[in-house]
Amino acid sequence: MENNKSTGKILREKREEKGLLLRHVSAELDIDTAILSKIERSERKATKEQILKLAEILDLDKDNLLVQYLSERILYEIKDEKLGSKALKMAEKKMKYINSQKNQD
Amino acid sequence: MENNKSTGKILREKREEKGLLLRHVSAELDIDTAILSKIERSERKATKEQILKLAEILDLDKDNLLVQYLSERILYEIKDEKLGSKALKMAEKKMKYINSQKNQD
DNA sequence: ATTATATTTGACATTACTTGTCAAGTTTAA
DNA sequence: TTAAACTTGACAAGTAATGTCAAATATAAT
Repeated sequence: MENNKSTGKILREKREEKGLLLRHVSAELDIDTAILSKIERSERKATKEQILKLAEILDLDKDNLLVQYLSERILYEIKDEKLGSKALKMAEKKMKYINSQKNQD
Repeated sequence: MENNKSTGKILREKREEKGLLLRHVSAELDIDTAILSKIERSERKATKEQILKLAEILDLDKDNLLVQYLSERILYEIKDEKLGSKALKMAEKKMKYINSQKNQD
């Protein structure tokens, strides 16, 4: 299932598909290869800016990659919480409420 | 709707209901009144430890308060993102997948 | 096997964010 | 009008995120 592939895996697969080296991509991102290596193996999180730039470099859909990335950050926030799932559901409810307020006259 | 009351509001209402002063509660938390004041007005986030202690001090249900608190942290993570809602949904899917893997034989 | 190149690892530096204190300001209510 | 409660904002301390570097390991070509 596409949903359950990590951001890192997506990045690595696409980079290799394009025949690019860590060196090439990390130079464009202006970081050490070590960090990119870690990002691709999910040992480190990328920044939002890096994700957007990576989408450009690797011809990945920006919105898709960003959603993927943000969802991982959300999960990171609750990874050790037994109530994580409930918290997620409540966050959605609150989000809906906030959005409904926004579109008020 | 109970869902859409902030953690801060819940804390303040319950504290006032009990006739406690910022001074009393912040002393038990071992922080300055200034911080508690800010937490109650959602100007600062509490720590998880503070939330658990506040639940005790104010006789609030720990799990409820924690879910409330965690959901706010999640929303904070995506507050400026136009794709926040999509990210939340994907996080839920991933969460379900993770949980289904856990209960595997 | 040997060498060259790519990637990974871990110790450590730097930076940015969080959490806190403090003192002065404002509000509330006797 | 003064005393207590609360709020505000500047700043300090602590913690976590992000980065570099050099050495170790893996990969692949000769």
